[in-house]
Amino acid sequence: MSIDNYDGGMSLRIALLGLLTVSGPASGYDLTKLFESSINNAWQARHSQIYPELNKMAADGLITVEEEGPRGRKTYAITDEGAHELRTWLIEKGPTRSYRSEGVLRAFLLPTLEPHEAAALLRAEAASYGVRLAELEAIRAAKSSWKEPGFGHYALDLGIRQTRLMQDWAEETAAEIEGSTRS
Amino acid sequence: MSIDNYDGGMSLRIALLGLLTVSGPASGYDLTKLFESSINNAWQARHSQIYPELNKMAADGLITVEEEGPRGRKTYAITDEGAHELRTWLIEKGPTRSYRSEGVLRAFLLPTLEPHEAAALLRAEAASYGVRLAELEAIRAAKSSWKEPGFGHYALDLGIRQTRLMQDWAEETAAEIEGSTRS
DNA sequence: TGTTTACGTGTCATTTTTGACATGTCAATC
DNA sequence: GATTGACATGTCAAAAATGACACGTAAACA
Repeated sequence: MSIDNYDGGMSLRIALLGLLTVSGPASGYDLTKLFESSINNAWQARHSQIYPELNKMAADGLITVEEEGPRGRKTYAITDEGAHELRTWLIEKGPTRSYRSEGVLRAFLLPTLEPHEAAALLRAEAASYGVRLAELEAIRAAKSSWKEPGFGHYALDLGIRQTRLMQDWAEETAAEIEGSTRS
Repeated sequence: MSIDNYDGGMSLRIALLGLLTVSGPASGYDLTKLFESSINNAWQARHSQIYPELNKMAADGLITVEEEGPRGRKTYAITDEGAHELRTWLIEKGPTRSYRSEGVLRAFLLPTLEPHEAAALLRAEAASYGVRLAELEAIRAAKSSWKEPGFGHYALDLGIRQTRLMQDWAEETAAEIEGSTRS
């Protein structure tokens, strides 16, 4: 049930196992916040998806309720089986990477507009990526206090690169469109 | 029902309207193939999602069955209302761009492995992005025969940039990990 | 003529994701 | 002492997406 069948899905489960590995034991509430402040860049999940998943994972033996706290708080810890599951997924999963980007979809649809409209949209897009980029760089500057030092570093670096790429692309494409229009 | 509420969702509908705009009238079958060969880079949809959506869109007046052909084939054409919907979405939708990337998720989880394992994985990843990059560049070289010349050009360019970025990132990160391990 | 392949449309069960609703506790501030 | 806000967990309906099943037609080729 858990050892095979790694195609499609599983991502939420794996992400949670990863967070538990690096942050140590945590509650659903903690994990929801952690999700938002770290991995959110690449994957989103609300508490309404996280809580049921944690219960299923506990039922499957991948995590355990290590401690029950004040407000019905349940602190989960990863089990050996859970750690093994994460490891296996990382190492054995094939090269298919699910990917969805509304930004790229928009890029695709842009030529359905008038050139001047498309260019204006791209300028706005570039500005918005600029803001995002500043935020990410602020996070990088403030980085600290992870159980495993430097954790999230690689992903953050990748996120910054990707955001910068989008900004550059939007700017350059706007310029290209404006240039070919003016002729 | 159709003019407001552009938050979350809608993407499939918009993508189909875009494809109908640039390719001219097409059947569900055509659109499925078109999806795979163009926009697939940024968004995926199977025929089992596309066919029902086309029926709903026709019911909403965004597209019409322009012609019925041989094998029960239904050729759809975009209506003025549909064109307006696409345009409005592109211009008025806020800056929230849904984004999901299993590749970045993996990047995040990488530090849970031993350095040498992570590095090896990254090398494999880089190689796989190299293959993908070659494919995309072959497509760019072969580009032709769109109703609107240059259509898909911007998105393809963006796709190539992103793939190259992933390749570079994987390679550089592998080198970084190997470097800091050796000390 | 027979068989395979591409064409072509659909449904259905299941999983994943979203957004709203629901409920209650503990700590700090006023 | 009362109110507010962060803490904390859940459920549920609906939408989006996946993968399998199901059916049938036209054309190519052997």
